Amino acid sequence: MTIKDIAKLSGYGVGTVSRVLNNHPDVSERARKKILAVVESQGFEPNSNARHLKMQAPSSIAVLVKGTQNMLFADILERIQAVLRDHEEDVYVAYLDEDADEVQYAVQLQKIRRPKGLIFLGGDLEHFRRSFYQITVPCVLLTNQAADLKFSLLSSFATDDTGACEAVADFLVEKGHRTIGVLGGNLSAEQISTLRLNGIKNALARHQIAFDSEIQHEPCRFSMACGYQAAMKLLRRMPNITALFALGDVIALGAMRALWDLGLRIPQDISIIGYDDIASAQFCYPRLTTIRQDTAALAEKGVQALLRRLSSSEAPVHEIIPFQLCERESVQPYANAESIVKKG
Amino acid sequence: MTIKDIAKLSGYGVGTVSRVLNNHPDVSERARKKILAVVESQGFEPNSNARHLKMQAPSSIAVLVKGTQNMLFADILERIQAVLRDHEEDVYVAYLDEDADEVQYAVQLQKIRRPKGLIFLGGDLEHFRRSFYQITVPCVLLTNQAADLKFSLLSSFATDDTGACEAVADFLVEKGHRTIGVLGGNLSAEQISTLRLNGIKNALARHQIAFDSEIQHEPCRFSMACGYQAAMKLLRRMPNITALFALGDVIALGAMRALWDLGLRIPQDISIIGYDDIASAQFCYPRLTTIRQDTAALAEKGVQALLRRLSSSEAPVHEIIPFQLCERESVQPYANAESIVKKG
DNA sequence: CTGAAAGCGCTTACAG
DNA sequence: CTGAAAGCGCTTACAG
Repeated sequence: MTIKDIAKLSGYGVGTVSRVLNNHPDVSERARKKILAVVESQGFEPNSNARHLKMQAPSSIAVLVKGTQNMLFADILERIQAVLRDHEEDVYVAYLDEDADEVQYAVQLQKIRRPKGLIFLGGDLEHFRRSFYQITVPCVLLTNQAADLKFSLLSSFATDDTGACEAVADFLVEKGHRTIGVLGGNLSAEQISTLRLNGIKNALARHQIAFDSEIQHEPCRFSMACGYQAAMKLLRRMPNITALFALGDVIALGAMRALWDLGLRIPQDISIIGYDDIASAQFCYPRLTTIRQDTAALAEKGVQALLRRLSSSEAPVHEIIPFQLCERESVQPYANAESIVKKG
Repeated sequence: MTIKDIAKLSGYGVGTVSRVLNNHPDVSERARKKILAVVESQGFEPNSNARHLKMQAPSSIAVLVKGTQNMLFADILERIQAVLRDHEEDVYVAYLDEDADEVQYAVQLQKIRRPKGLIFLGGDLEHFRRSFYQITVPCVLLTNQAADLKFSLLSSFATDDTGACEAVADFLVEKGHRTIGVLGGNLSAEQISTLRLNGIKNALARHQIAFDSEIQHEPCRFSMACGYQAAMKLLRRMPNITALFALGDVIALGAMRALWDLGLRIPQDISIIGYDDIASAQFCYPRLTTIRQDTAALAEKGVQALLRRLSSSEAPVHEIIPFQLCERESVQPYANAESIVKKG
């Protein structure tokens, strides 16, 4: 069943059929009705290969997701798909390893699938710096701030990582914590780790609290298993920690398990705070205090920006999305003898 | 950059270039080398629209995933993608709502994207019964058993749901539990719920233990929030339950939270057992005893079957994948006065 | 408002 | 082993 068949069946030429199919204006109401009826009755769908070949117009929007098990990205992706579906855009999703070079992958993808735009869910700025110049279609990076890179084809939307981490540190200090351990972040998320760590350091410095990242920070990948091991390692090295800050909720979840196994009660013996606010954060025991990233805003603004960029080639936009500190049950005020003395 | 440019640059005709690109045999080594060199130097990738249009050969394999937040499916999908990538197959992934009609969707998808094969991650047999006859390419249904449907284009690989649930019931009975509550399953997963519930009923009947599904079973969707509410509801209705069986780990996780909130200790006051063995099962507190579905086998066998079916049109295959009961910390033996009396 | 025709970039018999 | 040519199913100026 091709457009030719429809033409024959409807008594019109292929040109007219094509015009009807593409909602072009210059068609008589009569022709439109007749042709649509035939199309309907035959259940005809135009061949997208032929269409795209002719139109030279690339078809879909590709989404590159870094990490299959990342619940935060799953949330965002869900929204992205919904919004894109509303706009009748075709979406192509590819999952990459947490450590993969997403930009290299995008360069390949661009040649093979010729998407008209790309959305990166997570990314390493180093990769962008190195290879993004090879990309020729509008892109949006979600979850990382790319303003500094100044690529004319790259917009970005990210949570205020530094601010959020300052808020966490302030919050913990306010609760009386002075010896804080940090879990997570690694080479594959260079920038995120750095921004978040900086936020912590800034706030702590402001409170004149020392923080030696060499010993108080244990990097790890974003998974429960890694969070578990990292927590074990960190606590062995520094048993006097009173509060843990995990740079991702999955890390926090793994760490909480480690704390249980060490016989530490949360939050009586040690407090813990996460980052992301994935679904589990509300159902684990105790409920996890965490930083909520606004996944809906990230997804929607990202898609809108890409769509706008696609129709009118305006300048790239970079936006910081506000975070929210969700106070739940995993943090408790702390006051030991020493700090009481100091206060007095 | 088209094949014509490559032809010009290499001094050969487009036919020869095409043959080289497609690894056809009848090309001189000289031509192959020369052309490949030019292709390489130009970073040329053939236009897939043109290629597919001409070849009339459908391009990709589509995977339809029911439920975005389903961790079990995320695991399986990850393997599917890996295997398909090894076979250099192009994958198209679409996420559907847990309650969506995946077969209707597939019928549309088939017209629009013309995939050469489909993999369903989860599905409702009712939908298949109703609309699968409209599907014209080989398909594999994962996680549900479709042998009874006898569609010549549909293979299926599923865990032995009934057997697994019998095993769970046996296990709980053996531990002394007599009053068991069941959580999960709904209309959108008609068959799975039925099979699993049957397994439970069979085993319980064998042990001569009454089970009134009207009051001992609370259906719910596969999410923590729903598991939480379902557990609350069930326990209000039947406070004397000594063991809960959740038909999905996410449901179990939500239910565990409900138990905590009700002041019930796990497993001292009440035991709980899950289904799937997602990552969280090993990190929650207490660690969740659960049925492990063999996601790797499901994914690999499914893909292999599809690939085989694509190259040689053999008969569909239906296979039951073995399960495994992972005993962890959430179940404890139970013995109340009554049951001790009875035994004596 | 409509039809005939060119052409998008490829693959593949068909000759040679 | 290689080239010239037809044709995959569509869209879009170009005439009318």
